[in-house]
Amino acid sequence: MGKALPSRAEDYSLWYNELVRKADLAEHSSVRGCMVIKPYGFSIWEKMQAQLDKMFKDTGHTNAYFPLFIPKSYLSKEADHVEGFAKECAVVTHYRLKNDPGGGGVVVDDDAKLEEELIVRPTSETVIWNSYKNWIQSYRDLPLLINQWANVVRWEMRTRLFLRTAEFLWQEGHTAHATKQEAIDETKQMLQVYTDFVQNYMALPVIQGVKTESERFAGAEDTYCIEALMQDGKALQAGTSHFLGQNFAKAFDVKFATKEGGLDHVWGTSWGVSTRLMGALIMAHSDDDGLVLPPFLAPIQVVIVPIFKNDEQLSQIQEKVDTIKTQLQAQNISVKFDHRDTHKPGWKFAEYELKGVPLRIAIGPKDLENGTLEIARRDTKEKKIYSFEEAIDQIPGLLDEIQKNIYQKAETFRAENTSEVDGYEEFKQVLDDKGGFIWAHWDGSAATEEKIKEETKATIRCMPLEFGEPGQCMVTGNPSKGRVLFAKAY
RNA sequence: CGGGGUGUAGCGCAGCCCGGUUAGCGCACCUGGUUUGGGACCAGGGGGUCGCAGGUUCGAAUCCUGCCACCCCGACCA
Repeated sequence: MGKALPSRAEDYSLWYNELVRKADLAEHSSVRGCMVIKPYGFSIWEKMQAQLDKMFKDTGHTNAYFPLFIPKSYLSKEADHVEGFAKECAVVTHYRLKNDPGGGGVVVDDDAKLEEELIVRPTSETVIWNSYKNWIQSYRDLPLLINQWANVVRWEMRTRLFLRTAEFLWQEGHTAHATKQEAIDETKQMLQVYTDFVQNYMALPVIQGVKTESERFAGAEDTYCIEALMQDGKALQAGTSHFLGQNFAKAFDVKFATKEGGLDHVWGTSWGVSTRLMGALIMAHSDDDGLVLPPFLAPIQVVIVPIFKNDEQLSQIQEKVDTIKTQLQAQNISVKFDHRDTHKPGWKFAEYELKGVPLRIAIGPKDLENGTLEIARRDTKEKKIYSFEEAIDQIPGLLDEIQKNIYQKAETFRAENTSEVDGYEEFKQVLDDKGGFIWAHWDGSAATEEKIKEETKATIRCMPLEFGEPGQCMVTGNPSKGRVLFAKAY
């Protein structure tokens, strides 16, 4: 039982950390705040990447790559942008090391000081807009629809595997448009792409909305987001899409000749999701036995565990498994046959549950006699006996069902943990008792938002894209345009 | 950067208060055998600068001083 997890109820964050480590997703590196993404974890990320990349391309975007280093001066061109990121930037000051004359190994060569320091990108708006200046002359060059897959560095004070690391992997889309409306449409389109991805592939329901001014991306006019609810009742921002207005175009002097013969600044957007989605995936579905992966993103969708006493039995099983495997693979299902004799079946059962494999087939001598096999579902833990033919037939449907079921489960959980409150005392009460999402009225002022945050630790996760009924702020009693979404957040 | 805590085998820990031969336990690892339908068992084995530096002492994982690293709680954040 060396691998048993702590339970979620006992200690949620210990459960999360142990799960990440024991399921072989990632581990801490020797550099503070940075993680090593292990092969199993990375293969899940690769599946997410592949799907997102396809969706970006289907909506007309192309990939490019911009440098890791940003000249310090670039960062100061957009005032809000510096303000937002300055406190968490890694800075390169030298370009050479030398042997320590005192014998202490290698030291920084003071003679190799850079004229202008380089910032390790915390996000790439500035380098990218600096290029866009040269790429855009006319309305004929627009829209410019570019995405990049990259790593970025934000020197966070406190980190957690996947949820907040000093270095993380992400994609960042950066687009330029001739009109304001087109840029807004793009911003919303990408929000919808993220929503579709998270809901349909990650099996995680989200709420779409707009950030308040205080939560807005540094340099944006509007920040759209999707918010998901985790099993401990805390919210996680799963993706953001920013309408940048003409802020970066003005900062980097990106103008274009309009159709009408004028000269205007372009309108911009940027949007991103990161390896943080891995954290969301893990926290949203997993249980005390380990990961539960949606079939669409599981590196192994079906694992076959043979039960055998000797080589002869194994080779008989092997023969049967080969045909099953071929037939499943023909339907684009990823199958692993774990015939290692170094681990017992029970050990393997537990191991693949820990790793979240959606379906497990067990097949032994009894089955060969009867022409059957056993299929166990990871999401419900149900086990059922099927004939070989039935099994081949049913497995695609079962995978489908699991995908739907875990979405359904997450949605039910969210429904049970979403409240609507009117009074501030009630608000505090609900927050303490059960947490989760809370819809409440707010007067729209930063001061009230700040007061609520200070007193309760809850923040406005987002304002809905379309407000419901107007009302009165739960704190000040002043008029409210409609309920906004509160929660404690990661 | 403020408050608290921890550094002992790959991982998790005991030993420290009250100094005493060879630093111990569980998991993992290696070898052999028996096992194999829900995390097997027996026997044997390998692996340690006790975070670093200095000090006290006949003797330091243990006491003292300094330093370093990491974790938790705050402030900050995708």
